Amino acid sequence: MARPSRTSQMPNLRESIRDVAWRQITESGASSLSLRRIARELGITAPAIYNYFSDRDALVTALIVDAYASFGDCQHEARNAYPGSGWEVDCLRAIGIAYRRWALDHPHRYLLIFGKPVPGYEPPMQEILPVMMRSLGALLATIGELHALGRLEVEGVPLPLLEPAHRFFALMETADEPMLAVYAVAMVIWSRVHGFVSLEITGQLPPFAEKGEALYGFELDSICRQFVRSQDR
Amino acid sequence: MARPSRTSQMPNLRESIRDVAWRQITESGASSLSLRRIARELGITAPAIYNYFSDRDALVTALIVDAYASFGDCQHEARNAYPGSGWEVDCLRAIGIAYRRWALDHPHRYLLIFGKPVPGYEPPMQEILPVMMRSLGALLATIGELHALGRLEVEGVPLPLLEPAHRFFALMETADEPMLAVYAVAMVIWSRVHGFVSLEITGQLPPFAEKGEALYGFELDSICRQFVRSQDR
DNA sequence: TTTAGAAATATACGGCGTATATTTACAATG
DNA sequence: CATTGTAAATATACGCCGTATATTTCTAAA
Repeated sequence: MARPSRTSQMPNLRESIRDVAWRQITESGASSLSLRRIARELGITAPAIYNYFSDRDALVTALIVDAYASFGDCQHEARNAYPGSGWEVDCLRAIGIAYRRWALDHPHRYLLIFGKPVPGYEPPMQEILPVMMRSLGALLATIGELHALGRLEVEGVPLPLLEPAHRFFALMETADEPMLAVYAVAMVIWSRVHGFVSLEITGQLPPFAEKGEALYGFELDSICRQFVRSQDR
Repeated sequence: MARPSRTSQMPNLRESIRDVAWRQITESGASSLSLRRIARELGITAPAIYNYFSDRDALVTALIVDAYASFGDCQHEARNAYPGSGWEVDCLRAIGIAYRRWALDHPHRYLLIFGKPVPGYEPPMQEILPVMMRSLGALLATIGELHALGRLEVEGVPLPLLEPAHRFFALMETADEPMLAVYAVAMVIWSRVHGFVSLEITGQLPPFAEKGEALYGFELDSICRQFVRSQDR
């Protein structure tokens, strides 16, 4: 009992809105996203968008989920390039390199995910957590394998708290202590990688312009040296 | 009616505008800054602000300079607490701890400086570079001292490019190679510290809520172990 | 053929930054 | 003291924005 009215002229308006939004974001940044501009470009009126997204924040959330999906794909592709055992360190490096590559290729998407996206917007965690955890999954799995092989150096790494009140509790309540150590190491690695990449794509690492890759490689080496024990122990 | 004798009621309107802007930022975030809200709170009309700031971006720039000044003070205070020689490692740690403390105490200022401040705003580098370099100065000086003492481990650290076309060239053209190594190590340390702190203040390190300090301490230890040679070599 | 309801429009409100023209208060000058 | 130039405020207006409300248009099901 509905009306696919525009179906003839504009089949998937919801997807068209998302597409145009992405184009505007990649052209002029996430903060300049405007429902009216999207509508203008699609030849419709602004309130029409409210038939597909309850408000601007809902659209932003959908875009963030998209971005996480693309980012997660890139992470898991890197991981899947090193199947089997014995290549965990190479896999770790590949994930790190893919992380930076994706960020450099999609700086606006990266900032949309990890920065302060749009003025008044606060991301709804229960919608974003799944895609967020999926994209962390590649890193977690690889570190987990290293741990299972006894090659993960975890001495001195503080473990996270697990209180029932915590948002992440549901995800982690079945985790044993080794899993917590894996998680902690992942967080440290993530924070290092994120620090470098976010400075680089916001242009705050200027003297290293063309040498960013070398300095990033140095950081990946540092990570491997610190957290991975050599194969022949 | 036009100009009531405001000079009597409100002597330093320019400073009052900045104060109110800071209050609004610390209360509701940098992105919700609004000239009209500021004017309303001061009992003046919005265009009156244009007598003191040429446009909204000029106000934001002034706020960023303020924030850098406060941040730089915090960094140099930490450094000055360890005068003389022999305490360089403690000094390095103190600077790192002060960095996180300041960010946690002033998250909005931190994001104003290092994040994507306001929608369409692009910071004018020639205004910001001085205060930015000053706040990096504490870290640079301490690492420089370690280097002068032969205690800085720089093996494998890639050096930055120094091309005349570069914005930073004027600052660095007198630098010799050791100075470049010092600069490179400072960038690595900065990116690690920034990565952790920015994730923490944007709430993306959830399971470590109360354990953030411990994990951060672990990172500072990692930095010292990697880049500082023990005193008795 | 009728009709319920989805999807679009028209219109409007209050917010924003800011450009323009106008008015006022004050200080320096004659 | 009177005049006047100017800086600082106001009034007004324009074009953006997100979005709420009411209304129209179309179509699929009854």
